[in-house]
Amino acid sequence: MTSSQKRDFTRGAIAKEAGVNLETIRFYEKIGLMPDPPRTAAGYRVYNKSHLKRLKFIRRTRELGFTNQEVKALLEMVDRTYACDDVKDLALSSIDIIKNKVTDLNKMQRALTSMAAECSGGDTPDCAIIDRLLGE
Amino acid sequence: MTSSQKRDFTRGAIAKEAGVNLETIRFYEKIGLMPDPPRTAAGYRVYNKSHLKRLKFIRRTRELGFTNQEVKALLEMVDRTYACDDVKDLALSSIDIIKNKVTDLNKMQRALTSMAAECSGGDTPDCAIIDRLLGE
DNA sequence: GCTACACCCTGTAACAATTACAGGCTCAAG
DNA sequence: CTTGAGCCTGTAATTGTTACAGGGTGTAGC
Repeated sequence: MTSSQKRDFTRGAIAKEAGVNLETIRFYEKIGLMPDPPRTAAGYRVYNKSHLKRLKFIRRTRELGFTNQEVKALLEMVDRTYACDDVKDLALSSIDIIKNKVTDLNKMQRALTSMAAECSGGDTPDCAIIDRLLGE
Repeated sequence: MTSSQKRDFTRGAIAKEAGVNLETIRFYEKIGLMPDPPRTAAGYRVYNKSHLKRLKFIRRTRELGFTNQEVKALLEMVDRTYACDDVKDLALSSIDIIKNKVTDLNKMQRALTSMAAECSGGDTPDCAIIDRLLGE
């Protein structure tokens, strides 16, 4: 029961756990999305659970269509690089972007649901699909 | 009142209208996301409203974090390249991906909303932000 | 101690997606 | 009939990610 029960990760382990490619981590380190982690005497990177959370956040945020610059801005908010007023501005404008994304995703989901239903009989669907996928 | 009231676009016009870069259209043509459009005698590309819808769809779907390959698959569904069973499979698996994206976006929105609220007084927020942005 | 194998290190190249640029043609306005 | 904006092409540069080559490390089994 050592007090330093930090549950550390190697680069390979954290990559697997977070669901990102091994090399991507090194790239994120280079562009400043991930911090330079501590190293072992031999030079091996050592990560902890907080690194893991950050990495998962980056991966999922990227999958939502945010650019690395946008992810960086969000993380700087987390890292308290910004003044509070700037945090508020970024938060509010991000919310607008998010709402639009959710709207589009809901449209797609409805369209895909009805398409799947129409296909259920093995029948050929005949609908104006693009209109329904994201609407007019 | 000509019957060929098609409201055509040049490449520059459709790019502006769809909100994509001028050059991106040529790239989408090359990789097969956009069709080779008809040309004028001088070789100028001529687009119509249906091209515009397709281009907007691509842009918005990309912004939702789908790759070009995924967009292509969705468009092939639209273009009826697939058999009905395959359409159904792709539709259903896409729905799963969409649901996850919406879940994550909702988490982000809630977190950002409370952050903005906490910042309202010009006060410094002190919260475990990353946990709240996408949750555990 | 050695040997083997998996995993880490670095730098660099390749790939995907997008954008920029150079050199030339076209179209319309004046 | 010239001048500028906008189109054409091919190619290079950017960004984001992944792959690879050449070498060091760590440990399990002999």
